[in-house]
Amino acid sequence: MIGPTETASKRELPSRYDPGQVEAKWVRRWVEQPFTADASSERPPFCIVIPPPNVTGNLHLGHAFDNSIIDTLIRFKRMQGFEVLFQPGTDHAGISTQVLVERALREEGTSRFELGREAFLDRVWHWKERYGEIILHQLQRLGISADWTRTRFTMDEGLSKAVRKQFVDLYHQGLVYRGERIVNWDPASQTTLSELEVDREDRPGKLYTLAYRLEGDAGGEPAGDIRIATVRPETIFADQAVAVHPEDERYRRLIGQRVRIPLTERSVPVIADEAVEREFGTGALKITPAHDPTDFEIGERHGLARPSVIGLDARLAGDLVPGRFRGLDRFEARISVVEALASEGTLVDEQDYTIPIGLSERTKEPVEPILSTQWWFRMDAVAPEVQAGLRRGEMRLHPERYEKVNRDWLANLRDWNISRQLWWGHQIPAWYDDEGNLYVPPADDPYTDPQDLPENAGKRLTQDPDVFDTWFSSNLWPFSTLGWPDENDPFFRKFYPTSVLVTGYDILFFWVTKMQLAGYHLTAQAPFADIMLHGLVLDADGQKMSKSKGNGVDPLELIDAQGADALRFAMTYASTGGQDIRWDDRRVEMGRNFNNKLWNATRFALMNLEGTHDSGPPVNLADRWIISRLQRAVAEVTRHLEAFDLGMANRVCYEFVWSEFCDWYLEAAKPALKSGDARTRAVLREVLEAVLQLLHPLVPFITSELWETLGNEPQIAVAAWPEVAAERIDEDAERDFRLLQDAVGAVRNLRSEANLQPGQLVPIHAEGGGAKTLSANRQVFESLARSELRDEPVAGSALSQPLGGVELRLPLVGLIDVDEWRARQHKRLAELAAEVQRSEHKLASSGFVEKAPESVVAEERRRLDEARTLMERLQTSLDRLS
RNA sequence: AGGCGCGUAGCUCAGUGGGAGAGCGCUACAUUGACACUGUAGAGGUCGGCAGUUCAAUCCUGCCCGCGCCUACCA
Repeated sequence: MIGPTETASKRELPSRYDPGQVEAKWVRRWVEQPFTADASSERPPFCIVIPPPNVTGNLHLGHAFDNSIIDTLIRFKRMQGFEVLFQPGTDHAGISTQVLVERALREEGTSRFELGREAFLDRVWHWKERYGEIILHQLQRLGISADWTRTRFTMDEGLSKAVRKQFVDLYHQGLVYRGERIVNWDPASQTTLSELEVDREDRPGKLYTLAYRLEGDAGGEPAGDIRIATVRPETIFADQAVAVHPEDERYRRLIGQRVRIPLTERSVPVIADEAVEREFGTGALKITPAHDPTDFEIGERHGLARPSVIGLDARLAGDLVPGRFRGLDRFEARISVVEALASEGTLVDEQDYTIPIGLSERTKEPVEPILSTQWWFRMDAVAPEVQAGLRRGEMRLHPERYEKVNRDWLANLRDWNISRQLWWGHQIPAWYDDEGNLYVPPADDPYTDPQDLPENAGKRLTQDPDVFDTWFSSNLWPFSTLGWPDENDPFFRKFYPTSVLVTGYDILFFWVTKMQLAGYHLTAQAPFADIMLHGLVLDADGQKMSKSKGNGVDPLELIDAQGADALRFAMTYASTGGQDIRWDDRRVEMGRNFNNKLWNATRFALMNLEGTHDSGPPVNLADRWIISRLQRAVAEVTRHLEAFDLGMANRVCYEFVWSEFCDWYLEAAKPALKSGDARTRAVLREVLEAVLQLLHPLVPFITSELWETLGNEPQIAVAAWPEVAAERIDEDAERDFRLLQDAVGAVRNLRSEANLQPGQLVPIHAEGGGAKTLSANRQVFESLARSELRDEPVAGSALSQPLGGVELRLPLVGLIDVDEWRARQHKRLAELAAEVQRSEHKLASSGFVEKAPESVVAEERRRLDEARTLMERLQTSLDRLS
């Protein structure tokens, strides 16, 4: 596609990098010819599965963060020669998606119930097709090099089989079961929620003290009352007991007696249970097993009945509720009941109190604890496998501190409610006959419906209408996407266990741990070797970004304005130690400016790469220096990427490209390039190409474009990662170039102080050991310092500026404000004097000399020496002037 | 209530047991044959506070102060 003539025309680059067209071109190419993984390859595998975005919506900065990091690692490993699979896909996101589609239906004036299950699911599938496409397209604009031919969705046929296999296996192992428990009920979406889907929030409320009258002896004398504290007086109708602590002297004599529930004729026993906190409230607790998890447990211990008085619609219901309250919403009921208690005289106290309340993560509706029969996953039985794996070091967390969080969570597992009263999701493969008997497919034939088994012929079975919690399918993602349960799938064999999992620390519990449990239990392996947890993207005020707050930044707007590379650069720059990112546009600008710098450096190089390229060994100082510095940069960037420290890799690249390559090397190479030095051209090309390679994982678009513009094929994404050649590290060149930099810096400094015109040349004579280095690189020095290097001392009274390895003499008297210069030298003298004093003091203390490492002591001596010498020379130079 | 993280230049943040760094902003100068999304020179910090360990602490330990997050069945 790129012929010689076209290449030539491409060399007319505009002076400002415009990412728009360039990125569009490469997005298209990478979608049309994706980076496909080859399961039969001999190369070592490297695989990362995408944290599947929900099909509910748009790319947000969290996705951009995730995917920038993942794709950087992926591209790095691909260049290193691994067989790489970046596995893409999306998540059906059960409740989130259903809530959105239901909202759309409501706006149309209809509902899922009017549509019916089948038509509703049709609607959701359409939604999925549409938004799933959108989010994939948005990810493509980020430039991620996923294998789009393998895109998966959690409700694909294969992945659904995996879910079914999981359920059937766990069922027959006794690890999933049906049971009646207190669950978190979301009255708005009419489904249960797991603990993790409930947000805790403090709301102002009241703590009421109620008097429960003791029933007298048969004799009939009123026997007083017992006072209980509650925030939910509307639930008293479901009370089954009053509990006190067994050692609470105040109540000990009451244990076993009965008390009457206010507003009713019912009486319940006073029981003793250690779960009661003596210090809280009155120390006596009403027990409502059907409406509170703690009460449920206490009720279980004491064999209490557990009637409900709140229905699925969150209204009071049931025979136990006095008629006048029946049908009231739970919050209205609270008001009415309190009024009634007050007029009855059993409300004895009422205090302001902050109530911790549970809100549905999705609908923001207060969750109602209700008693319900649900499917449960006994994770505690599986957790030890994961814990053992962690102990054996089979999964390493980055940052390490999360390992403890991971372990602690595994040690305190409660059974996971995996059934949801939704329609969108994997319908639970369990059936019931008319008597309510349960049918689950057999372990050796999980995919056949029980109805189709000969032994069930003639029975009428109906499938459980509920679906699984979304996380009961995404927990299989690292292997269900690779073909599991078919363990002979070539991709499963080649790429499982996956290499790294990259995700935000906020879903460690939601997702990462669930994958660990499923991975160890179902595949007997860790699903990934490294777990990289990154921080959250916060807004400029440090608040978490969220749709409801409207404080989100749209990544696509940033990409349109500054380019995906600029955004990716900002993301990897901010990827340090799992810290949160407070959003700051300046980071994207930094990336944009950097890309422009790279663009222009290449533009400059293109002007100098005509003709032949002699690849003999570099001879001039700048060439040797940049080659040497390149080796160090490559080594460091490689090391940081391998340690998942993208922030450091980014900084090393930035520093090398901008400060060393552009600011010093390109400037220093100009004289040689001007004179047509073929070897310098070769070095320029070599270093530039290595720079593009180093940068490619960070900024894939611009590096792909420039690589091609330089006439290279195939694309840089499949080029080899640069190698470090230790023999090309040139200490001499680094030392000499350092001296040259110092000398240039000193001259520039003086020029600036003297307010010289930029074009004005300054005659300079150099003395001391470093003088040879300067004269050997006369052209470079003169061009960088805008000066003329004289072999003989400059005439007249000259300023003398001593440096570390060289002393510069220049006739600036008359041009410079000598007093100011002198003042500056005095300031410098003072600093040096302080340094000398510090060093002397240090070296005089016996502890330091004896205990500090030899190298540190030697370095201190060298410093002292240097400072003293410089002081002397400065003094001489000052004396000479006066 | 426990656990974790953070506190470094005006702002946003890196970083390290052995004389503190970046980007932006600021000051001055500059359009010398890549780049004003630029270049050159510069100003700017008792590294939250107090103690301790150490020859040496911004870094390790303890306490304290501020901010944030995560866990927890005190009704």
